[in-house]
Amino acid sequence: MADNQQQEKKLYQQEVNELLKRRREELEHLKQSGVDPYGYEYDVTDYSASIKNEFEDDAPPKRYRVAGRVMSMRKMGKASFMHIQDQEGRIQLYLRKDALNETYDRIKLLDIGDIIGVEGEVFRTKMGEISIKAESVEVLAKSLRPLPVVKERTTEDGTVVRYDPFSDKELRYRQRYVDMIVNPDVREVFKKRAQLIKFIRDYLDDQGYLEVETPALQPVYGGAAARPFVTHHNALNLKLYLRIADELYLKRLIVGGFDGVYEIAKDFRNEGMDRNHNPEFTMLELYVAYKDYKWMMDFVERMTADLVHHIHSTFTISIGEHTVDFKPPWKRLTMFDAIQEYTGIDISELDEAALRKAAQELGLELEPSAGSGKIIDEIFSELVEPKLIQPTIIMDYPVSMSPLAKPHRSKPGLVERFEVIVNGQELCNAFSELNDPVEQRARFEEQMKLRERGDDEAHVLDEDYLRALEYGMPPAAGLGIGIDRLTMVITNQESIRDVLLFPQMRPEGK
RNA sequence: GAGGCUGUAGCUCAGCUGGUAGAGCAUCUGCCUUUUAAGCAGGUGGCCGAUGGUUCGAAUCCAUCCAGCCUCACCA
Repeated sequence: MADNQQQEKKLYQQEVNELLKRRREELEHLKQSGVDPYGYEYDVTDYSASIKNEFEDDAPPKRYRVAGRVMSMRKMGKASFMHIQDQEGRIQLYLRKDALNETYDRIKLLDIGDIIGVEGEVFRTKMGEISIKAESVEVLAKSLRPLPVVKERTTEDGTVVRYDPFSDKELRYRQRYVDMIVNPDVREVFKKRAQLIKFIRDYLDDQGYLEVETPALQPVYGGAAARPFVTHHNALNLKLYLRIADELYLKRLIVGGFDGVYEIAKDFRNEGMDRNHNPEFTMLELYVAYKDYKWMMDFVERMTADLVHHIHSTFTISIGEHTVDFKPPWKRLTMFDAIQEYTGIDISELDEAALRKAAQELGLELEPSAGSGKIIDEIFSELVEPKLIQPTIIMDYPVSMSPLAKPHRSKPGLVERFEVIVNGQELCNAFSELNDPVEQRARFEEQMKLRERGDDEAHVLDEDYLRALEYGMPPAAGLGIGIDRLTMVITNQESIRDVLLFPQMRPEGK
């Protein structure tokens, strides 16, 4: 009921708004003058930037057919200029009454935001701008809503100044389509994101790894410490969870005989949202049989460096205020050595009580329930991680933080796990996979105890996964890379929302 | 979850210690056949996020709510 009232109110306001009303009237005028304001097709043969690139002042003028959105208009009586925007950028149109005749009168009914198709010869204006002299103009889509008008001026040194940019973040995310029209840089980020994913896919395919798809709806969720989304399947009358990770399914495939598998897929975690977290996000996971985490370090270092070079043609890129060099080899430190280097304290021989004391002396506040693994993690992420700007491999983590990783072959209490830290943030997580089913069961049971004590992010015991391990899984190295965060690093964006086309928002309800 | 900031015309923003709203761009009407943040002249346009309260009087003060941003906490 209240919704209906709001709807009516909204419709009423819409009708009252003179800008919307006027455009609807123009739409009618167009129809009455015999023009279909929503065309069926247009044979686009040329694009703005290409036309400008191949223009030669002395050559005979060439004809082009372009289509795009009207972004600016300067009407001057019997002649007009406008810019249209296509996928490559903008190009100026020159429209004359004597060339277009009655079509020219219909230009009065065009607005910024309309999509048109234009054919004509290219020339350079007195002011020096390469432009198309329109010989025909077709309306392909009439725009009924006023677009934010962003005027641009190119200064003498070639920089583009933009006036009144469409900058309200909320509106930009909610109406990404408008954002993309008006802020062309946005499209560049998503092109780079696509290039990045394609590069990784090609890279892994070339190494002979198989891309697979595993269930997003899972009766038992696992592979990470997180709370899941819950849903229900009617036909099976079954509670299902949206996956929080692919890990346990991909390792079943290693058991099944694929020696290298990967998946690029959405994971879902029912947790808070901030500049680094969206409830759904894209994860790459890769598992390679007969390899260990040392091998994986070399692999991820090479792949990431090649990726950066592929996108930027250099290993050195700007991230925020920093310049980051991805050229291998990267610095490698054990977690204990990293803590010693950045805090001056050697924690390798400390027991839980001593660790707690050390952490408190470093100014950290700890939950009384925190065990030694948690304390170490706390020291690291508070005091070390933010200082690691250049790509750094941190290895050998406490076992309690990593229930799916294999025990370290020579350091008791640790596992063979590493993370890559860039710009103070985790970029990937990898380890030698635990393939001992007896120990895996014990680790799961530890997690279940945590769960009973109220840790609702502890791992859930997966009986079928244990059964798979009991058949025997070869030693394997596994890797997880958050594609969104990788994109943030590569495109120099500070919020995950800027690398997601449609980030999660609360409903508008206006 | 805690604190801070923000919400005024389609867009970007002004509105001091309360007296029922203003600019630029967009839009409308004229004039203008190489303009470019086109120009000149004149207009239209607002339930000041929502709901209550204080007051003779609220965009302005107070409370609650909604939405967004930032910081912290939680979290990979």
